Amino acid sequence: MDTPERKQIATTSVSKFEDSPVFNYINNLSPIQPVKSIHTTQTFNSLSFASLPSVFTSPHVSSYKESRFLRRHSVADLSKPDFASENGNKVDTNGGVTGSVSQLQENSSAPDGNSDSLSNPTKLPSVHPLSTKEEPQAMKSDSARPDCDQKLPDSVTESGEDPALIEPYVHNKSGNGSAEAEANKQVVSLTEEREATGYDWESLITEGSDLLIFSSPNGSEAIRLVQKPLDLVTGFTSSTLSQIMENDNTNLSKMRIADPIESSGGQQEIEFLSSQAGEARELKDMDRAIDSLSFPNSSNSMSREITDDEVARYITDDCKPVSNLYRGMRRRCLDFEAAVSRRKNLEDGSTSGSVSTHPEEKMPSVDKQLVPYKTGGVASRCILTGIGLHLNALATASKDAKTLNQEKFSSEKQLNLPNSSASCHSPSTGLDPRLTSVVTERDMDPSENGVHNEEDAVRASAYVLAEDFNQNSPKKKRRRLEHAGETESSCKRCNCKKSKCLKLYCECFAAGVYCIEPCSCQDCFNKPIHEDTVLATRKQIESRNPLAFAPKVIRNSDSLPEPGDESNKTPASARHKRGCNCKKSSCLKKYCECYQGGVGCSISCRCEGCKNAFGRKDGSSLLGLETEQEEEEPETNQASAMDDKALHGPEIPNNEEQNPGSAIPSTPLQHCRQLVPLPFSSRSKPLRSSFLNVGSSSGFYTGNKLEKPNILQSQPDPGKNTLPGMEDEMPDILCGNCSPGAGVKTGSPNSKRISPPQSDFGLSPLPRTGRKLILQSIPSFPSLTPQH
DNA sequence: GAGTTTGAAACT
DNA sequence: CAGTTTCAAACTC
Repeated sequence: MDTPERKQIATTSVSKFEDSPVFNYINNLSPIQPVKSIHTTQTFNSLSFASLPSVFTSPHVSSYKESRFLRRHSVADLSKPDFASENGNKVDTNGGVTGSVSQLQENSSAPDGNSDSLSNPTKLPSVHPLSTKEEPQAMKSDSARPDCDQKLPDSVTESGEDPALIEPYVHNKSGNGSAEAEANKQVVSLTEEREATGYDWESLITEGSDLLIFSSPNGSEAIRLVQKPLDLVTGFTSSTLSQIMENDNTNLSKMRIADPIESSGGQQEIEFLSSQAGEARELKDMDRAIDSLSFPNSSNSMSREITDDEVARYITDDCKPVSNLYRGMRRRCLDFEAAVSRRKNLEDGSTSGSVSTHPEEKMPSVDKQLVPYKTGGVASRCILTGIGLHLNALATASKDAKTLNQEKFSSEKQLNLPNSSASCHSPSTGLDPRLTSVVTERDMDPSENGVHNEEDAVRASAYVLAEDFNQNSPKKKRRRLEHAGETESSCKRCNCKKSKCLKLYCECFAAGVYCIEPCSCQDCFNKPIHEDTVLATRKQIESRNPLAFAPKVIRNSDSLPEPGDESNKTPASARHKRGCNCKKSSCLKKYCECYQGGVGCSISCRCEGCKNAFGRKDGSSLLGLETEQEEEEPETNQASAMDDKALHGPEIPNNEEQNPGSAIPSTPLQHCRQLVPLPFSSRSKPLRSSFLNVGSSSGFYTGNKLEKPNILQSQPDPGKNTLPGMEDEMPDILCGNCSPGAGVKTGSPNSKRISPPQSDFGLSPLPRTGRKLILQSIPSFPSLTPQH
């Protein structure tokens, strides 16, 4: 019935919800709608405001503003009544879903073949007592999710891991494989165009918001929202956020999807969307998982107004299996950051008297400087915090539409598959939304004192969950990581045996992330459970070497020229922070950190017989300004003897440049690094808050200053010196935003040179900003791109 | 998968 | 600061 109309509407008025078509659409949906639209709008506003107070009460507010999606989204919502109606609908659905949480859990437990996931959770308790204690149920729910995803045919799930496989699968799946494939292509092209054009997130968001309206199938549900408590509001935001994110990624897809749910082809379309919005979905899932963990009971409060159909819809839309690995990665990264930031705050106590008691309160300061990881809830954390490389990757994603798209596709495809299959039946998905909302509130509301503990618990649980998910198929995970080498977030896995993962020997630790299941480490202390130990050790190491956790490779992204920026003067260069000391590898193997990081050797390097394909320390580095040139013929300029090597070099570098992440075949780190673009403009100001947030991921590292004169001579200690307080509290993070950039910028790049250019261009060109220095996190993990 | 090589990190 | 040892990744077989 509605389908045809809906479609028309969607297609015609996709861009603007304000258009009458939207209203028509709503009206079509349900007779109640007219009332709804009104109510909803108002309600929404009222609700939003109501919720806001809590949020804003805390200093977080600022952070929120900075925060990306959520904040913006919320704003958009407020401004747009139609939007609200839809949101309301979603919220309701969420609530309905939550209502059926128990069922979902059971379903999840169902043996669709994910018995492993279930078993893992059980295992977790022993491993992570905290998480288990706090919210065993929640964990179950989380675990259930994966199951839900897994419900899809085994082949599908597996394919999900491998993007390449996934795509085909998706196509096959959809009745109109070719049609969808085309649609995907279009979407991709669009996204790329956007990035190329310098699409702003905001614009994307707005578009997304528009789309959102269409996407929501049931206008009737909106009314329910009004009735629902404030909690829902928060949920709404989260849900909306997720939607927005999705929308951003897939405007076109949404157009199609607009009606999909009920239309016969709805599922296929849905899948398509999900694939595109994979990233957003993952975030959502994370949030949900967290919510479920932290507030399993919250669902009870929800009134079950949503019908089964609604739930089913919700599931189809939202329940997108996220690659477990991906999830885990983010979480661990985020968690780690959060912990660090938290810890720093506590330690620094000076900022706020009772840090430990009210961690969140302190957060604001941190958030402001860093990224508001907490503000946005888990999902937001992931993105904003960006702490880990992974996060950076996300940020990068925004910048690099291509990478993002790829990641999204891969990730989403995985997710979608499950959904597409009837498997989504499991209500488990339903739970998430609401939970998410709850979480959001929690995060948003700083007033809550107990938050810290809860957060910790959540973190632990999340960590556990991530591990659990990962455990499902370690092999698969590895595969993903490998394949995905692209996804930086894919985080690293270590194999430490004696360091307990508390030394820089440990890649995970060095990267600022907790070890996760895929790690083969022994006696590992780099886990949320041992947060204190980790932080203490970290601090100790930092005291020894402030730059210890700073990105080893510092990049200056040429790709984005800022008008008027000094960047023009400064050569784009990326180089290893400390330089390498290779003697036998000729800087042609991954033993060489410079090579591993995809950067050329610089003056700071003490290597012997340098043949670094990315740039030799001899002279190639000088060429650095023009990375491209160097890349093309780094060695040509230099000694002829090197030519042979150079030949090899060029090839590699080129690859990297083109696909930074891929450039270095085996190392995922590059991806991460690439992804990690920090927003430091020459002036050290982040182009956009969003970027900053993202950049924060590197935050850990970013905080550090560039020691090496070669690269950044400029300003010695910009970060720490300038902002001691900041440093203390959030040296890493803060520095990330401020110091690094400043340092880099300030440091007259010109003065020092940098060697070879890196492939940064291709890697992460920030669309808008001119040149940006990007700190590459060492970690090779796959990042956003993901990969997974 | 086991063993070797390598160079960073840690230690003295 | 230099030299040595330890460590884990990278690499090879």
